[in-house]
Amino acid sequence: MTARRGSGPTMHDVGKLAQVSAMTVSRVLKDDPGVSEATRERVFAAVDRLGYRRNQTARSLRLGGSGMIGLVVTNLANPFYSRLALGVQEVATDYGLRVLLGNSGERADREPGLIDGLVDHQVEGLIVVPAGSRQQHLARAMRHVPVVLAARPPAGLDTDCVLVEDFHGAREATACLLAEGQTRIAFLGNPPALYTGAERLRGFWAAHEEVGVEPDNALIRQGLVDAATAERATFDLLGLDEPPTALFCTNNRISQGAIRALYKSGTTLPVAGFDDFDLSDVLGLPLTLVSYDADEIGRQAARLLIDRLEQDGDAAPRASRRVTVPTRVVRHGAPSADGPGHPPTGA
Amino acid sequence: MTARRGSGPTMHDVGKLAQVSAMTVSRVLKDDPGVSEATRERVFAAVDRLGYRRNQTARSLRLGGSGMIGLVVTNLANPFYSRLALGVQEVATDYGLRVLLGNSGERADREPGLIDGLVDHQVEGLIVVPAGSRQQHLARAMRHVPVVLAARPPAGLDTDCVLVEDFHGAREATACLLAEGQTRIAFLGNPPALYTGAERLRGFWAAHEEVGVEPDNALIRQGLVDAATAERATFDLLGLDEPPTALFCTNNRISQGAIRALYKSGTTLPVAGFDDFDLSDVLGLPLTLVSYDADEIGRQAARLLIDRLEQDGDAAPRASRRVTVPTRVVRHGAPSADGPGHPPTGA
DNA sequence: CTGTTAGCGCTTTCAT
DNA sequence: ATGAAAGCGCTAACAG
Repeated sequence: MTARRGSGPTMHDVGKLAQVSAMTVSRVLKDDPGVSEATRERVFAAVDRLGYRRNQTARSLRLGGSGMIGLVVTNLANPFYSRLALGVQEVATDYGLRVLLGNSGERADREPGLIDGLVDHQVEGLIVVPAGSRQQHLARAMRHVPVVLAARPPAGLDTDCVLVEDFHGAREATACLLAEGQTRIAFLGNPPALYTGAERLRGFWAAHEEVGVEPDNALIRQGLVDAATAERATFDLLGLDEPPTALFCTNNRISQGAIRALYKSGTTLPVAGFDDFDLSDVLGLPLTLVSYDADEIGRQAARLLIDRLEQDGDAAPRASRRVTVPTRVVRHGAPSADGPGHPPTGA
Repeated sequence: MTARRGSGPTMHDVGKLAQVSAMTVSRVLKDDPGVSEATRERVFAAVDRLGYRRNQTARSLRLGGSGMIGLVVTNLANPFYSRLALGVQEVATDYGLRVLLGNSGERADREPGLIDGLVDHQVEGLIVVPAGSRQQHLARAMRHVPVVLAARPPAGLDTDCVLVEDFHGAREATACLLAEGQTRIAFLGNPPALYTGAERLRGFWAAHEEVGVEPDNALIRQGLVDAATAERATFDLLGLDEPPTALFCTNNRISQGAIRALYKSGTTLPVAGFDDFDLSDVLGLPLTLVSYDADEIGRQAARLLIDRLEQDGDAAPRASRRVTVPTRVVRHGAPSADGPGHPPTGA
């Protein structure tokens, strides 16, 4: 609630200048065929002279659609979510929709207020990366507009969502380490209450079971929330009597913390992790990363949402859909292995 | 323009259920003191039962303020701009304003349409990272709402802006290299048409002049647009008969491309550059980075804008202001120099 | 304490 | 080819 502007010229003003009614101005601006050429020109001239712009708020009220969708992410500072936002933006733009942005800052308690606010602003739909496990407020929002979840699944809600192959990706990356003969792999994970944390641990575990290796519980650290906590946990692991011989990290920030710890302690260990990141290829570290297209999550989410908007009136509401974005394992070697070579050879 | 919803219950509906007029509902929702407790309760009950939410579009029309500001960045995929967006978001939220997001994708030709669209949506103000040097459309937008520029200055426009110390930062980082005795420093720059490109080159040059070293024009490469072009330019420089002995890069993506080229060619060279980035401290490269708080640019821009909104009605429009966000040089050594040591010692 | 009237800027419908 | 009236959902201003 801030200041208000004098708002500027209205259709009426334009009409007065062009010596027609507001209605005719409306017709001209809508490209209605039934307007004489002379009138058109006068109207356009007046529009130009006044710098007139159609008031979308008034149109929304009259037409019943705001032309906006809401996007709520947990942390715009994480490249993962800003890419996701970019993907949403891209598809939304293609459909003439604007994006009203919300950032929960991983604070689940702020999410309901944010979402209610977006609903109040008449967004036609919502794309949400839910910050917590309580999703009651999402059910509330769904009474008003379609909601699509991104990166994390619905909990007790029947709605569309877009996920990455958390389980599969974690299993595959872990399997790579195991295939190299690693048997003491530490697990550095985000809070298991988060779906991604749980799934990725499951994948880590499954890979072990498949080759008959028992994960050592002493090497499993969960609840890491950022690079700093991951760095400390890594130092802790390195100090054990029986330290790990490799690391698995469940997201980009954790990988970065672990890598920093290794660097500072002058240790080199194979590291596997979820999420690729800038310069992962030039660290000179044996790195196995689960990579995927974060933009694509946003694009798919936007498509699901727009699908819902377009089938809006239908009597039979379509069943909710779950789309999965594929992951792929990317490997970077230590410099000795496949390191610096000829320029054009680079991956 | 997509589907429209049936919109849901109105104040009238709520009133009917609570057996009062819409006006009374409005009063209750506004916390107007003059309403009996009994009525309040009935209204709240009805609101709850219907899942009623106040239609902000209608309010905006009536009250004359949309409660939204527009933000247009050039590339949300660049952490720099997503942090900027985060800063804007933060301050906007504090003032009860929502952020309507636009991404020009560095395509200057898309910017006018984006901005007109935001103006149509009745944003109360705009924060723009201008993509090109033509800013006519910004002047147009300024007829409707206050505009604050971020990261790049106005060109022939009288408006507030927030900049980083481009010149100063570049000069200081370059001076660091020169102080180490480097005399053949290559310059890897973005297009000089961009303000930041020009300013940073100016700083680079000034630092040379100050110590009486003549920059070698053969080592100056401009017009680099991403990591890939920077990588190629770096290979090119390394292949010269008289190659550079150090590199200066004008932004994060260029630094990354240069670093990739060095890595692939197995060369180690001191690198200086604008913008800090993740893991810059663990590359084991002598790195001199101009670091600054990208969030702060967004926050300051939002504050300038909100200031304008609040002094809105004033007869005497305040003079336009230019805020500068400070930079600071961060240095990382090669591992041999100050590298891996004890954990708690890390910067 | 509560209701009625009017109108924010626009567009749909019906006249002319 | 153009205009007048009505109303989208809400609230300020005025009754009562």
